[in-house]
Amino acid sequence: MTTSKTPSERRTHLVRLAGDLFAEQGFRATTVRQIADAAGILSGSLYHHFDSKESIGDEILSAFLEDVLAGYRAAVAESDDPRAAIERIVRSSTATLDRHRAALTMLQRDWNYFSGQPRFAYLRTAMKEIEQTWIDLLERGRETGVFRADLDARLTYRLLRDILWLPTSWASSKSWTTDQIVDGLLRLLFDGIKSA
Amino acid sequence: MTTSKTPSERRTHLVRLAGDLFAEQGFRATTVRQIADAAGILSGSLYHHFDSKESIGDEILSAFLEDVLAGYRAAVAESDDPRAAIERIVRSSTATLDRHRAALTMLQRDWNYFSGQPRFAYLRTAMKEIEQTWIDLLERGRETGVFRADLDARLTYRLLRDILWLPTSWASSKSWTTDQIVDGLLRLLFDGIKSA
DNA sequence: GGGCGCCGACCGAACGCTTGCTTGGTACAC
DNA sequence: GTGTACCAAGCAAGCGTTCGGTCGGCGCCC
Repeated sequence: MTTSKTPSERRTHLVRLAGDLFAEQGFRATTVRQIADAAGILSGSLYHHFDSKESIGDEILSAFLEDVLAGYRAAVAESDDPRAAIERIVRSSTATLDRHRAALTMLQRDWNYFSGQPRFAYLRTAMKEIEQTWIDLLERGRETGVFRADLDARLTYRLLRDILWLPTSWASSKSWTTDQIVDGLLRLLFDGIKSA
Repeated sequence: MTTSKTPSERRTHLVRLAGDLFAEQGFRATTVRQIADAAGILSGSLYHHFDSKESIGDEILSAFLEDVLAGYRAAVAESDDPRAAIERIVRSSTATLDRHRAALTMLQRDWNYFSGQPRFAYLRTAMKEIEQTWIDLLERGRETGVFRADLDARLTYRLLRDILWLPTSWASSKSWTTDQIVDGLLRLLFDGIKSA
């Protein structure tokens, strides 16, 4: 019953509590007092562990992007053809997004807020790498005849990336398992993309 | 150069100015002072035209939902088969969403805020009608063999509705015309849905 | 092994600022 | 001289953040 009393692991616990709130309400819509309430302390006491609310967001966002970029790089490196790479990306992304629900909600709802600040410049950098990966794969697949010749890589990328990020925000609605969603997604995806 | 001085049409102008800001930033993230600045007046003067910030949001949201529901009803009533109805819905929706960018951003970013208030109960009602329309069409299409037999109507609806609402939030990025987007969308859609 | 000093974790109370909204007044129109 | 459209000023509430102080527990010294 007694909770762990690890020294600076309590900080991690606070980040997770904050993340739960961010995932439900977004970053700006969540107040430090709500976070403190969830932890059972006063809002001012949060600043013993973090120097600002933004630092909490920073920790969540950067961890997420490292994770997702690692997945993308592995998918590209360890796949032979574009179609296999895309399937790998979709499957790894779905798992990653599930572990970082808070980060995704923050990117969707508070992108304007974060992307403007120099501190979060790495957001734009990471998004550019993601975009470039998709476009490379789609164009490579088009050139080798795996995908339709009239495919607009940039338009398709925007659709796919956002589509991939949609189901995560459906909360834990329990209606479908992650596997169900990703299978339905892949089905909707490839049967519309491949040439034959 | 002199602007129109119509009596209570100035109110409509204010709603549009507010809508532009809501479309960019969302409802909660937009302040009444920003709206007033855009109109060239002081924030307090807004309350000569509206009794609250929420009233402005109400006007925008209810107008949008009336418009979109009318489109759905017409599409269903004037189409013979489910596939034609869906195509009509997609095309009419795209046009409607383009006219109501602000409402869509508000629903996406501030859904939690609005859906909790009794005043905006009509939001849930309208969403339910939209959902039922989609599910009826998808299941009817599945029964008549137009769509795959293993189609999960509810899951497909959630995907499609959100996908349909995505491109509107891509701001006026000018990269693609509305027609380009809707064609790409329909292509991605039917080639993944139809049985053959 | 009993007292000492320190330190992390937290409280209580406030700070400065922004939020949506109110109030009292004024200038101009018809 | 009544009404519309606005200004100037300000309110209470809420925001993120700061700061002095408290308290229990650990190491250390004699």
